[in-house]
Amino acid sequence: MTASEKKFLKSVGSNIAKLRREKGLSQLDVCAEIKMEKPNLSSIENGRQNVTSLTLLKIAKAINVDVKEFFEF
Amino acid sequence: MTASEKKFLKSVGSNIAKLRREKGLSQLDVCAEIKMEKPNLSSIENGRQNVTSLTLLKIAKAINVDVKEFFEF
DNA sequence: CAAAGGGTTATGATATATAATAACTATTAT
DNA sequence: ATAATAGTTATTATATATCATAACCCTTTG
Repeated sequence: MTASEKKFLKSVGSNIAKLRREKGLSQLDVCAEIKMEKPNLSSIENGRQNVTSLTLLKIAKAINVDVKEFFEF
Repeated sequence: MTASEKKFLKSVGSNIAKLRREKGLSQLDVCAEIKMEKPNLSSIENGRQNVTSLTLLKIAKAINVDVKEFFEF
C-alpha cells in the first residue's frame, strides 16, 4: 500500500466519522443498525481498512448520506 | 447480497464503463495502466464484484476522474 | 477464410476484508 | 470509586476480493 493510498483511506474514514458525528450518531448507533461490530467501524473510520463498496453503502444508509459524500475531498 | 445491493454494484460498474468510454479508453488500456487483468475489470464493470475503495481509486486515476463520480446516480 | 481488437465467462490460488471477541483508554455521570 | 458511554487496539476465523489463466463471443479488417 502506497503513501497516497493510505492518505486516501484516511480521508474516506474521516469523512465517514465527520458525517456520522454531524448526524449525532455514535459508532455504536451505526453498528447496531448495520450489524457491524464497533472495532470494525473504528478501523474503517481510522483508515486502516480498504473498505468495500457494499460496506460503504450500508454505512451511508445508516447515517443517511450518499456514498459519494465519503469521497468529497 | 440483496437485490438493492446488486443494483448498486451494477450502477457503480456501469458508471465506470461509461466514464471509461467517454475518455476513449478500452478495458485493456485501463488494465495495462493499473496492472489488472481484463476479466477482472470486466467483472467490476458488470457489477459482479464488490469492489474495494483502493481498486476504485486505481481505476479513477487511470481514467482521470474522481472516485465520487462512480457513485453519482 | 484467418487474425486482431474489445469484451465476457468460468475457474483456481492467494491475499485480505469482514465478523467476532476481549481488553484497553478516556471521559462523563452516579 | 465505580459504572456507563464512546472509541481504540489486538487477534483469530471465515468469507470473499483480487490476481491470474484459459477459453469463449462478436465485430472488423486483411
